Amino acid sequence: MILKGNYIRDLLAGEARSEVTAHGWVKTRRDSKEVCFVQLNDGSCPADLQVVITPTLFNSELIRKVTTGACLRVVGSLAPSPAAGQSLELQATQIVVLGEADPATYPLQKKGHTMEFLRDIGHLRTRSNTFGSVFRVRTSLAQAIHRFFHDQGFLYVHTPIITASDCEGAGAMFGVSTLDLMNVPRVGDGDRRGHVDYSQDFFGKPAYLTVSGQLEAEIFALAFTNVYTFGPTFRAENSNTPRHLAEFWMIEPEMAFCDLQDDMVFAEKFLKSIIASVMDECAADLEFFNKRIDNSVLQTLENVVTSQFEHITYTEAISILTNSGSSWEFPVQWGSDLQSEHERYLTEQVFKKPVIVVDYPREIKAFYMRANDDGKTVRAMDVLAPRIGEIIGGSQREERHDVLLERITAQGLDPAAYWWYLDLRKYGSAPHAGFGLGFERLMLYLTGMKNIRDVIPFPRTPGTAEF
RNA sequence: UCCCCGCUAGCUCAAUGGCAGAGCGUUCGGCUGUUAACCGAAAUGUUGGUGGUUCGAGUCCACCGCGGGGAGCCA
Repeated sequence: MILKGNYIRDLLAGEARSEVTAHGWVKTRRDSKEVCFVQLNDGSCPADLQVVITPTLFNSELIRKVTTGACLRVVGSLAPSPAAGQSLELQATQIVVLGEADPATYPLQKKGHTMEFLRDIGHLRTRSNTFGSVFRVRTSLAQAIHRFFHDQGFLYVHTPIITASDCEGAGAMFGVSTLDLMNVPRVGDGDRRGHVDYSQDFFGKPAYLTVSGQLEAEIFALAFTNVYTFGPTFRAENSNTPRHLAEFWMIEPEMAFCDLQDDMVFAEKFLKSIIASVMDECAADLEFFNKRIDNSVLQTLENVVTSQFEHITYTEAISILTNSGSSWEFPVQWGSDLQSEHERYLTEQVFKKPVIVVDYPREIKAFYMRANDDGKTVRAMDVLAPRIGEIIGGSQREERHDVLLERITAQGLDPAAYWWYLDLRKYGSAPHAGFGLGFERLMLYLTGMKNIRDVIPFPRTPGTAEF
């Protein structure tokens, strides 16, 4: 196997020396009269290792098999390269073709492909430059997130993926069942045959894939003070947009002794820290995105790290939009949620940086958000980013038992279903707050990629679960 | 789910209702320490599917499928 020190990344960063071994897949090959040049990539960095082969030193049948897409092991000496483009190159003395790739049918060519085509070959797109960079950034970002929370003393809580509480209220859920779909047991029989008899199902009641770990994270926050979850979440919405997935990863910190102000400040600090971390660790990959995908990415990230996020209240946002002189497809009025066009106007036209909007009308937000004293708004905040819209949604949670109970009832929900959530307010309640961050949305922001299906290894969307 | 656009060679795209085309890739040849190399030649098609209109359909119509953009739902 390859260990640290032997990746192509390490070879290229090191010194010239004899007897090195490199493994990887052939990106391209250029033939010259006396030598042929092979670009070898092992996924460790955007750069390829240039392998120089003198064909006369090798069996011609072997050389014929060194084609785009083939997998090689090459032994040789790592030497200064006489030509521009790379400082070191591998002069091959030994070549093993570990896996051939028939060039007549291998779908990846040197020149660019569309993201749509690459998505159709999800098992091979990982070998393209773009997806190499995407997934290196993804792992770096995930690590930066864990590191940030760990450094802040947060407990990493693994909230359940299967949940039997359908009270999360964040959208349509995927059912989880072991019942025979061809012969579903029902309550009663004959003419009285009623609803599905879930008492016979695996968990003895309806179960679902989670849409959020927040409520469970609150349990932990009210014992460990600061906690976070980072895991897959699921939405069975029929959403067909470049910003939605049926399976996506979400980061949800939950902090006790924290109000909305603390929550906002922390969210901003968090975003800046992890972005700076990726900029440091994946500089070459971000250069690639800036050059090939979106030439404003580096500028935007620099801007986010160094600027202060704008803070406005929902009421102020409405006022800005009303007085903008723009005509809106969706009318702007106090009490309606901000539409995509409104969010984009605020982030892209007015402030040209991330904007945090707070104190939304109670009616358009979830029951668990803490009521403000004005009786009209709740302590909610959304972090809006240019180009991709809402990237973080958070709030201070309602910690007062009587107020929460009233809100649950007012929204037509069954308090019995929330018994343990209410219990947390009954025994040692504490002010607390948190937020949710869509991991793939953040990936879009960092990479400049346009479609969320291209920043997750294996996208799940309505009608599609190949690979 | 709604609105709009698209589907032609492996890929990206041309083709007035009238002979199916180009570039890239591939193969072959040439040139060259090359850098998403260069020059020449060749091969490559059930025009997404099913119907329909027409003397004639890649082109027009209907339905279906898939993809893209926008919207809604949201992260």
